Amino acid sequence: MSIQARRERERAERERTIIATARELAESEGWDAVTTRRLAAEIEYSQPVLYSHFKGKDAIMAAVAVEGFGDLADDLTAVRTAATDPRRAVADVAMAYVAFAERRPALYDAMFTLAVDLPFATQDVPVDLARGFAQLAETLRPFAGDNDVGAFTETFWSGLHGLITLMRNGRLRRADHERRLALLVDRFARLG
Amino acid sequence: MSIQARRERERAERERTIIATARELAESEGWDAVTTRRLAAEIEYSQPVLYSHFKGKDAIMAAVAVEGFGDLADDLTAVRTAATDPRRAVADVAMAYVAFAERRPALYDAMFTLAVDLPFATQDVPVDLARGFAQLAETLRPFAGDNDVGAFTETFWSGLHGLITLMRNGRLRRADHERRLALLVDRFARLG
DNA sequence: CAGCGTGTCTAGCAGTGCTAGGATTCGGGT
DNA sequence: ACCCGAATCCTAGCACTGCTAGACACGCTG
Repeated sequence: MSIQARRERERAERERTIIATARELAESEGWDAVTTRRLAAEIEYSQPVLYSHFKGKDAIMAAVAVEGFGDLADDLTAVRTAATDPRRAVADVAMAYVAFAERRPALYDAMFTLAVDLPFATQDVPVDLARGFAQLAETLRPFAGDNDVGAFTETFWSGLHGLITLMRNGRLRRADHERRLALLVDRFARLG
Repeated sequence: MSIQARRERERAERERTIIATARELAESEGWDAVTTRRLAAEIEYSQPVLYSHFKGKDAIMAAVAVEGFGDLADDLTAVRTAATDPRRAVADVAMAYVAFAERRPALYDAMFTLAVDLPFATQDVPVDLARGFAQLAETLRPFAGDNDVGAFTETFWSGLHGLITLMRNGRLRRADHERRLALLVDRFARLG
């Protein structure tokens, strides 16, 4: 029994290594650099080993995205609980969200623009995502008014996501970034 | 002289064929189906011909995106000039924008999520893009208040773009789409 | 100690974007 | 009318991608 347990333990550790290596590679050189050959060489195994852990490259990216959901939720939680004034909380959470996306562009892409299918089909993935979303929702709740808190939060979230993606692709001038962010916060963090 | 003119004319026509074919292929089967081999077969030429017209596949996608900018600007112009009430104009323009993105997902992707570098480096491309943006800006101007109209418009635009991309990738439930859209319009199309 | 499974690697497939080089066709000068 | 030069186009191939079949070797079980 214990020998099989050791094997499963080693296997689980290797899986974590794969995810961590893929993430580091993506964050330092972009997702284009994360090829199955490169990743296999980095973990010092052959390519087919990757496929014994994951269904394919998309599944690896999805696993990395899951890690990202956890990190983002942690960031938002820390910022929200530190803020006192409700309006200031919205601004701080928005800044933290944007900062996360700018600090880890590749990770953010895996979470929200790439890897469409996998992370949302399973059950345990939305857990960390929901945790992050809940932080946003709690921050915005005081300002939702008659609106459904979920829809209100989703709309605000879309604004953040749009600002980030359009700016990253050069569709928005980087100069006015803070002004736009403040403007978005002002539109949602008000009463009535 | 006239013989050379004919050649240039034929060459220009072939270039338009390439762009049109790439667009049709992308809209009907997605950008993954638009390979250089497939595209070359479709226009009944060999692959290298494509590279005598465009620097690479990205340049072809950029050319398709340029067409899209024109179409989108036309749509927005038509809707805006038809509306009378300013607030209703914002709602109509927002709906037209979202409808465009939903009707031509591949085209919208080429315009705003893929093909990063090329379309914004040149000079003539932002013309059609600016035309569409100007329609948005004029629609929102009555509600900008003290804010810079450009930044105000960009922020609203980001909201639309975020709603579209997050929903397309399954991050937002499709059910609440109209509610979120109305909520976004309500946040921006108000005085004070 | 023999034999069976499990796990891993080598080698290869089909496909991608892109390009070098040769063949073919066509226009212009004598 | 001829032939040469040049422009145009295609065949063939490179380096790379994600992914997989089959051979190989190791280690546990009887």
